[in-house]
Amino acid sequence: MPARKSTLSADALRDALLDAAGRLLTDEGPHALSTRRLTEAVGTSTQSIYTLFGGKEGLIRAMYREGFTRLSARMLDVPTTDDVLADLRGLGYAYRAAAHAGPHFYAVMFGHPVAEFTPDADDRLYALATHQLLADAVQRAIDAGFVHGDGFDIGFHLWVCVHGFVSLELAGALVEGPDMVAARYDRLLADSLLPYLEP
Amino acid sequence: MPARKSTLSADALRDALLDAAGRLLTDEGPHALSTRRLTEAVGTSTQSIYTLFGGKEGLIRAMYREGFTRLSARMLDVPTTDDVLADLRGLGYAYRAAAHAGPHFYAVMFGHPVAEFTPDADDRLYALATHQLLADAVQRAIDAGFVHGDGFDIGFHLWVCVHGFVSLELAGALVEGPDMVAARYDRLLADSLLPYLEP
DNA sequence: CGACCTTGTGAAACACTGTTATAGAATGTG
DNA sequence: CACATTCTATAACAGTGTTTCACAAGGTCG
Repeated sequence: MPARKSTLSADALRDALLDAAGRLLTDEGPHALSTRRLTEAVGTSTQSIYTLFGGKEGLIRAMYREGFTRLSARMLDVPTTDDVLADLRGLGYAYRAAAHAGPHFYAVMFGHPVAEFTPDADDRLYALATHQLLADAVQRAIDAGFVHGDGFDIGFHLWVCVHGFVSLELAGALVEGPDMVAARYDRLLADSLLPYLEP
Repeated sequence: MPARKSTLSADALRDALLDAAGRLLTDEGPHALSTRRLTEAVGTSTQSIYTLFGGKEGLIRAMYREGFTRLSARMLDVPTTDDVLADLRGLGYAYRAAAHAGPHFYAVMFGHPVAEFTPDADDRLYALATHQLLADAVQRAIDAGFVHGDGFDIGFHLWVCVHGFVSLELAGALVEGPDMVAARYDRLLADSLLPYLEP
């Protein structure tokens, strides 16, 4: 129906923008995600962001979901073994690794670095699917008899611990050296499970 | 030595700017803290921010420290009693209450809502003084024989838990109702101490 | 096939942002 | 009183997100 002036199709342009946005976000952070810089990077005009994403809000929303998609992918990469407790720790390491791989994505997911975008109910639901991966792993640990309690509740507690640590780390609040910080994370993963272990 | 054109002294103008900035930050959030809005609110020009704070970075830095000052004040308000474990929980409640009272301050302290400002080493040291209040309370619990372990390590673990919870809550990641969320916080404060209680 | 009409496009303008250069005004000092 | 210092306000600059608007491209229909 409509008109296509450029050589790129609408979908291709959308993908190119998303790709460039992800790169800008990873390399330079949220402040670099300006409509002009982004559109100049792919050779179009600022208007594209409004026709394709409905504005900057929609663009950041796409980054938000991309961040959770990447986190989920890393968590799904953690193998499911017979050692259910090691599997839980593995998810913890995957979480921190994802945050380290894309701290600016993490900021979009859990911070509020771009004033234009605030997650809505749908966005939070999308994010909750990631949490479900953790809750499932906890449930497996419960079923195996190593952990007792409610799967969601315990998963929530683990999530709070893991997120608290990573969040403080990325904020620069942890002043110790990298090895010491990593050791603290090991201990956190162990200690946060202690209240729920079977005796 | 210098020249004072207005009726306000430099210190009074500085205080007025800080006061208005705190109000703008509390009421509308970091995006409302623009040089023009702020200076118009106190009836001066944008230049004042550069002569008095060295730029927007210095202004946000002042907000960062004000945030930790307020948090410290709330934690110092928690009475020290014979029930050392209740004292610890009291600090946890004070932490969450401070975040609720000024969520935008909390964002400046632990997030990165204003691109111009990133805490430097001095700022983090300033923030660490607040953490010391928690470490001290943990040490009292250890001395009283209710908790075993290193005061700093345990205080760190508690801080991670408390911050993780409040951070997720303010980000809107906790979808349950207020009462349920409050109950979860109660349980978090109890569970996060369990690994360190004397048998 | 040609006319139309819907729709994405790009340039320019608008209102805002932080910052800086400049000229002037006010006050402490010689 | 004259000078020199220092803050102040105005205006301009470069950047931001967004909106307006004329235009071009292609599908649809007479």
